[in-house]
Amino acid sequence: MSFVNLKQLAGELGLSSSTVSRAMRDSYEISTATRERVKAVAQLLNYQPNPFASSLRNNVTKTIGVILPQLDNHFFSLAINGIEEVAQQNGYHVLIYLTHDSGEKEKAVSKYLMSGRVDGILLALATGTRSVSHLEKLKLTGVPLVQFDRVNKALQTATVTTDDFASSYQATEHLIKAGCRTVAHLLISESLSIGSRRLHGYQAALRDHQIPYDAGLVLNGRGSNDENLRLITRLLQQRPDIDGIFASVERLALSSYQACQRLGISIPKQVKIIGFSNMETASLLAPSLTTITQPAYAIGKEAARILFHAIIKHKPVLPTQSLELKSELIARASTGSTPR
Amino acid sequence: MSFVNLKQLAGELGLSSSTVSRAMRDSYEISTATRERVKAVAQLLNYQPNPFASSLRNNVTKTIGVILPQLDNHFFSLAINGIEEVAQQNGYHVLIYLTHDSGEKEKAVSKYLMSGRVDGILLALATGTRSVSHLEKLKLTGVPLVQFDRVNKALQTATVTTDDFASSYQATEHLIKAGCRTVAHLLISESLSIGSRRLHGYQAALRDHQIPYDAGLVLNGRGSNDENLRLITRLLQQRPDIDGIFASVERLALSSYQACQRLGISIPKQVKIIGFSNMETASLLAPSLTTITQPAYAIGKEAARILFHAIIKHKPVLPTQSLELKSELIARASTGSTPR
DNA sequence: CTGTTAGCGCATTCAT
DNA sequence: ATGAATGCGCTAACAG
Repeated sequence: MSFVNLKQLAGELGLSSSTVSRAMRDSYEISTATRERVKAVAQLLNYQPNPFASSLRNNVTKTIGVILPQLDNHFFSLAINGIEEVAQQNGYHVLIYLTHDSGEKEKAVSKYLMSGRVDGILLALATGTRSVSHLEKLKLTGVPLVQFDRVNKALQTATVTTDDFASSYQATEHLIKAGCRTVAHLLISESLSIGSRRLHGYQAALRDHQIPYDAGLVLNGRGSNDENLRLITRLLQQRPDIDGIFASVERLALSSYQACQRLGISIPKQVKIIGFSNMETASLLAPSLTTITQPAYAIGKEAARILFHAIIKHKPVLPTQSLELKSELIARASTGSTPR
Repeated sequence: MSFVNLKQLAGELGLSSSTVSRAMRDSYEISTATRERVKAVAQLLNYQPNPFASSLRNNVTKTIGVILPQLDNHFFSLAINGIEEVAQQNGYHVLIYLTHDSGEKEKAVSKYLMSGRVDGILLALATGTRSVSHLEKLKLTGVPLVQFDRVNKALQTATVTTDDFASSYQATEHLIKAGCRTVAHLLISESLSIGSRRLHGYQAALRDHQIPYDAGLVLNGRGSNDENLRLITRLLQQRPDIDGIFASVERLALSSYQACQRLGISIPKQVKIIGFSNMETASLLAPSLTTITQPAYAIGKEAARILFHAIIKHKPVLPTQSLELKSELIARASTGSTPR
């Protein structure tokens, strides 16, 4: 792995390592002549400063950590795209950690990051997280922390989320205005911010349209895909009066689409489906499936921006910096992408 | 950011830092009593060794780098899932870099990684990459490098790919056996390994079935989605004899699906479409769209495994370790995923 | 403008 | 079984 180091480079140049170091960092106290000579030879020898030595010395890592539940989900993929872009603009590196929605893994990861490995952290909470004490601890170390999408307000950090309540209200209203009277809601874990906020939007829309809330129409889809599919199928069989479904997440929207197909229920004639989704394909399924597309890319970007602001200005991340971005009703491609 | 360091911990314990260091690393020359005492207090004070100091000292980073074109694509998201899992199993951290298919970005990234920042690299080539000299240089530094999916054989590293030729042959044959006589091929950049191999599979199937190859049926879809859609639409208008489409990538399959819908062409009655895709949704579009699903998750895992083997055993990565995994015809969910 | 020196935190000699 | 001393590669304080 023989890399050229500062000392060797200095030897080659007949200069001291400090001079070379300064020249490489464009210090004002180095003559233009030497600076250029140094840079030329550095280029030649392919000198790259050892990042760990710099980090150790400067207490700056030029790295951020991103903790997410998964990536096999279009929302988070797009968010990472945004995050990585902003990071690259700022000359930062991105460490990625997947929790697979396990609270335990999240705990383990926060421990890794308590070692000063990163200058800041972006976090989307795992579904399995009960207590946030590990994150409180992490915050105490002073590392700037920004939550996005799946957040916990108790943590007192900046958060970047979508307008869950408003868009859920809008989605439910959309179904009601389309003539639905019995709208089921496919809920994801209620302890998750997006879960409860979307449920509330649904409930509010019903109330405002004088439709009584029926808890029997709310299904908790926290299981596996197969399990969810079974539950939805059963619900549709037990309640043939259901004429609309509002799914709080992409997977549940697709599962309900599948359930209807299997039961021979015609979409959107007999049952109308609307759900959150961030796939480009979703538009292909329209009008069978109406979607609410979240600005995933923008969420990633904004979260990263808030984080870098804090890192660079050495200021804490305040809850008041939180942002709520608008989602878009009716399927539409989220961001330009090229084929694979 | 005050973290507890070794010295402070040692002070607290009334021991020297070397003893504490040894105790933390389970050295045999430390009494069980002290070791346990040290670990207890370390836990209490939440001591985490500074990773940069260790890296500097040991010349080991416990970090790998992953370079990919994009993430807004289901294939790479799933691959990362596999990579991250294997990395976590090995106690490694994962740095992620997106090239957005730009050769320039790829070059810049390989420069970052020439500083010894990582112990190994996983790479899927950017479409825009012409020369691979920057990667040759990278290899010369001695960092183990494994290519996956989009590879360049000239680089002489291990590669992990799918059976592009075989599955393309199979896909084309599938259409022919279904009665198609005029099969169009939507090609992605021919300079990409996956591009040329898939084209060859298509050509071979035609030849074996005595169907003359018609270059006018091959469309190069390297542009934006909108551009591709326009090109495909035009092709379908100019060649009403087309009764089958084989798309080499997901985006092109979807675009052709859209094009047919717009032109009022019935799928699969008038035109049958088959394409590579790694989305779970793809199954929803069946039977209109038949898909070839790549084992994305497995590819990520295997590539990571080969890399870690090299890292841990301090052995070079050899081209002979290359793997070719099988894809699956007809849509099927790729891996279990939970709702967002 | 350039060189000398010291120290970031850790792990490893080499002593005892 | 434990401690003292050294150096990984870099930068910044302090000379000159």
